[in-house]
Amino acid sequence: MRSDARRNRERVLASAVGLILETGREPARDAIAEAAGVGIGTLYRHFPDRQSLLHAVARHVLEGAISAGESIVDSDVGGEEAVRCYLHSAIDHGIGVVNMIHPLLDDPDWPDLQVRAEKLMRTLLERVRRDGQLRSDLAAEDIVFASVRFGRPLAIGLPEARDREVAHRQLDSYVDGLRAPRSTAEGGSGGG
Amino acid sequence: MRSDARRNRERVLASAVGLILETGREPARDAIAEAAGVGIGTLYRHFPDRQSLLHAVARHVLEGAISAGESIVDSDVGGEEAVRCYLHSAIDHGIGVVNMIHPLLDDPDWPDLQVRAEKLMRTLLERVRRDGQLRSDLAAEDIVFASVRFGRPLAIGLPEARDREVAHRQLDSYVDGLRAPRSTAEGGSGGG
Amino acid sequence: MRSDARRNRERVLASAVGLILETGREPARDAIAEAAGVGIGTLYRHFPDRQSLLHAVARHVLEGAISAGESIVDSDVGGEEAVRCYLHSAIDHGIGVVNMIHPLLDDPDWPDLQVRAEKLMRTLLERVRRDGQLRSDLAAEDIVFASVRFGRPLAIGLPEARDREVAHRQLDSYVDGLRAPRSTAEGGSGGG
Amino acid sequence: MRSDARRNRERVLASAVGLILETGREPARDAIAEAAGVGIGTLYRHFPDRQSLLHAVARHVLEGAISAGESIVDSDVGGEEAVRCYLHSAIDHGIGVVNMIHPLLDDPDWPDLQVRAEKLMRTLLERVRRDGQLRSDLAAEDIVFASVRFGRPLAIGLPEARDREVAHRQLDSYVDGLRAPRSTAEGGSGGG
DNA sequence: TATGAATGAGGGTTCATTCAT
DNA sequence: TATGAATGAACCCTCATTCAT
Repeated sequence: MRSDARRNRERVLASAVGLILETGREPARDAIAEAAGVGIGTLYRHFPDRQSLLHAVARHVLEGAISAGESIVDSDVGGEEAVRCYLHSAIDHGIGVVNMIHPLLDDPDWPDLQVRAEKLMRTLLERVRRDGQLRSDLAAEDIVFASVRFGRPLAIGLPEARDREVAHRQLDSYVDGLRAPRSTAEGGSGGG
Repeated sequence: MRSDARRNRERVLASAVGLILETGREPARDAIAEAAGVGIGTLYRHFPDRQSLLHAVARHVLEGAISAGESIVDSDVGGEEAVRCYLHSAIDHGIGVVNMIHPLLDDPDWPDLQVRAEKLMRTLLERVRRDGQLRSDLAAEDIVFASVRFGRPLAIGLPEARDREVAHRQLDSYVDGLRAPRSTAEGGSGGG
Repeated sequence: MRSDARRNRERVLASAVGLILETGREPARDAIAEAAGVGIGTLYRHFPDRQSLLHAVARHVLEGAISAGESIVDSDVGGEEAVRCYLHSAIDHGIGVVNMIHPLLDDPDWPDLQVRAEKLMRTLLERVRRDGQLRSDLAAEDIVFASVRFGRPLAIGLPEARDREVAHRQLDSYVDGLRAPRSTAEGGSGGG
Repeated sequence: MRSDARRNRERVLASAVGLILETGREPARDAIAEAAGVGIGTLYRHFPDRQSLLHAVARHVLEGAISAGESIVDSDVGGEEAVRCYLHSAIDHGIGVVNMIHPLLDDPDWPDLQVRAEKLMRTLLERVRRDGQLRSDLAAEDIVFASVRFGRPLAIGLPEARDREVAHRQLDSYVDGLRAPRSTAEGGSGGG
């Protein structure tokens, strides 16, 4: 029954991510279990308390996003494109859920992912500096915080597809705005 | 006793906005009442059901944001600056709360504010087109959705001041990215 | 509504004691609330968590038993009769419930009752020694542990009235056995 | 594989008795299985429903207690000593568990043990009457109910060894109290 | 046969809302 | 009108029992 258990675990995680992103809220346990097609007891066997489910959900999406990011940097695209692709990919992997999980991951306890994430960010920033397309003062948090900002549903009643479209469009403008500033002759920085 | 009632109403609204932005969630009714220093019964006297409190909260922040926007366009600044200032101002007025209110304001029922909001957006877009600094295809939703996107706390455990700082910084990049595209000689748009 | 609240509190306590003694178990919260004729929410308003209800129940019966004991010693009966009456009275006051409450009163937090209980025991033991009817080495725990031992229903299916009768009968034999030993000429084997 | 099965059955029974006496409660099935070192499925194979496990546990301790009692009467000690020894022995055999099993053994279904128990009680009472040390109106229930009363842990947080010591001490006083009453000249009022 | 995963009924607790004072 | 007690639906979680391996 190991394989069944594995499949159930996967289904619960997928359902949890889906429901969080659909509803913009942390869903009721019963709803997750029902969406996964398992009993509530099964959910609790795999994730014995609130924290462990939320941790697993967060790991799940982070792992997906980081893996995608690693592929992107492996393909040796330019700095701007790498950052842009990573962010689009991360929100498609559901990275916005980490923004909707309370209390937030107090005890992350995932040194492996942290190491991979830090390496990924370092690589992205090196690429950015090498290629000179984006601001040279770009920092890791400009990427990380953007992923959680744009990955989260607006929750103002847009249908999911529309919400996703808006997110990607806004994200593109954001990344456009990270470009190295034009010479002043070309026109003004604006600023806050 | 009318003035007492008015004050209680104001306090409840202010507490609701404050708690929503502090916690990143729709707070419990008791918590709102307690933060306002009134009894739960008083809260329900002023806002007899869920919708009416949420509506009032939304009106409260929208009114502030729109009024501020009207002042901005009155001062006849350039299109880019007007959009940028409006957005910074809107998030400071707490416009992000409309993103955290569930279910979203199904029945807006505020024709006055809609009229003012539409007029404000029209004016901003005209200004943008007149001045030519931002994309000419800029639409009202590029502004409206940005205000709710950036107005909402990230809810990843940042202290409130830090969260606000991040929001303004991200917003600036977003507005930078709304500028009219450079000539291709200067280097590509990227795209998503 | 203070008086209503008070009455509800009393009713919940009485129902809890009654159900514990009837069923020999810690009853479900709904059952207590229903027996008290209040909603489950009311029960939780008065006793916000498991401990606080159990504490209150224990206090309730201890207070009754101690008060009765104080009256008994005030009436200046002989040592043996005082001990015997106290024990019969304590089990009628439901002192057996303290034996059925888990986890037991980890944090008693009732210095007032402890002081009264200790004084009562001291008085009883002085009376016993003064009158010479019971063993001179009688200790407080011989009384205290007896009250909880005999106060608890046997839980072997006896009807409540029968159970109570058995308890009183067994208790009488126990107290008889606490008498000062007969001279060896008269017999008596002692030890187990 | 028969011997394995037998050993598992024994282990489950022993664990059940041990846990009941340690905790003063009917333990969770998983806890019994774990303490026995078997899977929950194995427990249910041997004891397919609640009743059958509880029956088996009860039989287990009753059989031990009755056998011990039979040895005691075989050794032809006096009536008082026989009763006293039987009771001490019964509580050491764990007879108190029958007091903690709910719902109590509605359908005893153990005619063999009943026959042996009745014969044992008859013999004890005959011995008592023959020797004249204990009350001549002593009844079987004075013995049976005492065994379950004193065999049960007090459950007020005493360590197990201490609890057992208290039980034996209280039992001794109880048996002392079953002695034939003194002549009135010597004192003693009896009744409560 | 032994195992442990799956199930879901039921008990525990919270909280939005109503209502008596 | 202000208050906070009362209510019960809904959510959280445990655990007795079943079932697939």
